[in-house]
Amino acid sequence: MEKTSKITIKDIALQTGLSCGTVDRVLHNRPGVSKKSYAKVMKVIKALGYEPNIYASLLAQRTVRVIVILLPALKKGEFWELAESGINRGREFALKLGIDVQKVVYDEYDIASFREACEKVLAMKPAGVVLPPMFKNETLLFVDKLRQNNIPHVYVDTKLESNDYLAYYGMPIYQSGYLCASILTDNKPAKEVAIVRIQRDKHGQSDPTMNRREGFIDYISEHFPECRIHNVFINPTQPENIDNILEEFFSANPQVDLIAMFNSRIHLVASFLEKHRDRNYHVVGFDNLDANKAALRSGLVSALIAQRTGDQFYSAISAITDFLIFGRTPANRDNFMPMDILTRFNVEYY
Amino acid sequence: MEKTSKITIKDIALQTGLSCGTVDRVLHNRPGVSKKSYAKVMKVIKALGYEPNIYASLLAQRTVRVIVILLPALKKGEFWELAESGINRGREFALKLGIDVQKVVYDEYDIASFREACEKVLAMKPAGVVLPPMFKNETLLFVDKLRQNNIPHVYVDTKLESNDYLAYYGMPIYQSGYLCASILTDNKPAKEVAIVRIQRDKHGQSDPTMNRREGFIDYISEHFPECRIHNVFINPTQPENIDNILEEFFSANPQVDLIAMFNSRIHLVASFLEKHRDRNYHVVGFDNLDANKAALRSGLVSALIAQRTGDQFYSAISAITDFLIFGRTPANRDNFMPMDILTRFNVEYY
DNA sequence: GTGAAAGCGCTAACAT
DNA sequence: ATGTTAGCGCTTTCAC
Repeated sequence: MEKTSKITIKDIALQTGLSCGTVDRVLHNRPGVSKKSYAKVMKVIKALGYEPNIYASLLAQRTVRVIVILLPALKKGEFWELAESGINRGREFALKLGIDVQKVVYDEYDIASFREACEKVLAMKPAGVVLPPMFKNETLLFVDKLRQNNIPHVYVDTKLESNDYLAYYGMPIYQSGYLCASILTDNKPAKEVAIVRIQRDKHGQSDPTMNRREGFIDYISEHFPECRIHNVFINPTQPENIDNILEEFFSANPQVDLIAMFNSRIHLVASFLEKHRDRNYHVVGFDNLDANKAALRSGLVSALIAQRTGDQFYSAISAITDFLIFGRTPANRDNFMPMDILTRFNVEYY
Repeated sequence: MEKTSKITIKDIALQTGLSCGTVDRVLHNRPGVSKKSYAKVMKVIKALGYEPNIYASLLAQRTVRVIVILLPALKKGEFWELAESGINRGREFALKLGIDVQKVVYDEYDIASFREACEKVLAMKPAGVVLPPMFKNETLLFVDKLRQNNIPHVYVDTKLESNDYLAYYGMPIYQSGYLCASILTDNKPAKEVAIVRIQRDKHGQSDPTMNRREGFIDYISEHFPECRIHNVFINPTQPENIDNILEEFFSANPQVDLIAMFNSRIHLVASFLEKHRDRNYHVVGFDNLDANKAALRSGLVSALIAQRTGDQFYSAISAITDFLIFGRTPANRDNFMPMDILTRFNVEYY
């Protein structure tokens, strides 16, 4: 409980024979300072090891800034809902530091709605933006505008190589597929594997599952070159057909006992699995959606690989507030979150 | 970048007809306020949705408080070293809020050194204390003194049922043993298992491995009632003997192919395993020490269960700063951290 | 270009 | 028990 005794602007003003106002101008690179004064102030700042007091600064400024989270609409039970907790935690944290956090959402299947959302964000003149880059080209255009306005942005989930982002928080996608394969095969001879995939037309959307699939296939061909990999396509918009498709495929291929899925919808195969518990399928999926966890608990799914989606957003928000308030860029630009392996036995504590 | 228009203490003073000083007193539960005034102020605070401005508060206080972390000396390559990163992150965070974080260490095998450390901590008049309760009775005495001085404390790693702690951050110990068994047996018939244990005399130390062992044994007897569990004792202070002891045991029990260890020292059996790669032991241990991760990478150990030790400390520090600055008690008193399953394939991203 | 001074919202010491 | 007031260190007019 000791008093602090730090160097202040006043000290610098006295030492340089200038006034607080001028020192402040120098500190913030504001115009209207002679070269002479500028140099003098800088010298004394260095000499005295002056550190500005952010509290005093923030108090005097009394402006409220906003960080925008630009992401697909959060639908109940679907992937992006996992972001919510992290966003809320981030908002709570940021609010205490005088920064607001607001969501702007769009339809992840509708590029026009994305463009609209981008406009909306720019109009808000945010102090920073957090976003998963869903539409690659559109996103590049958008972040370029952000750059022009000196608005930092942080990627979550996936990243683009735009080279002007403040930070990235996500899972190592390729490796996650590799890990998935290792868990699925359990390092024991694998003969035939089915990858269940989603049928959807993509309009230039970045597809994280592609990299993941690569990692998966690489593991399999490295470890079980003779293993055959099947692809089964289902359509989530026609749930009533899923079981039929699966029935058909698996009765035609009774040797297949390993199943993997690279998006967050492994729960879609749960009802099929339920009907064929006797076949002892070994199943691995991704992401801790409630429906997926239920399938895990009931033993239909062996393992889930989760990626702390909430934490990604929370970290992203923290990174921006840190940058805005303390002027600190994150220690690492690319931050790979852990891949969490969930089984029946640790899922309750996740 | 809009101006803030928030409710201030002054507003409350006006509304209540009292002065800023009194409002401040109420806000901080300082003595010298009549019940009437107190109630009036509280009512208006609620009504107006007043939120204190931490910047103004911190600026005006200009005192530096300290949170003490009381823990065993961090030895290179040993368990407590894992706490370091979290402590450092916590310190960095807390410093920005004007709170310092300092470590006080003791010898975890020497109760006298613990007592000494406790005295030292009390002499520092800390604003809060974070500690793993290594010596049960001594710790209870210590936290009682803290309570008398209104110093909040947070448990990490293990907790005591002292009922006066602010929060606890740790792993669910029993479940971790259960999980360990499930990974080790991989749900396949288990015949004989060896638990490698550490020989040391305990002076009333709380033993987290005991609960963990219980969970392990419960899983085994639930799933493989006929499975035999062996105990092998090694002594880390005599590393030269470890290999001999293991050689002796495993040649006498050649049927044993599953090995588990409940403390952080699975790396001690690595050299033995290296010599007998042909026997394909299936080995599961705890904690992500560098030496353990090396054993994992080289395939000697199949899996490690890790507990985010750093995060436990970081969370603990955050909880205390939150309490001190924002007056907020944590949402949950007992916080169980995830149990992370590490394999060769996800360890690089941990 | 530069200085003076009035706050920002809160705390704490001193009055009453 | 309550009010008054002088700061905390910085920003931001406004004047010169």
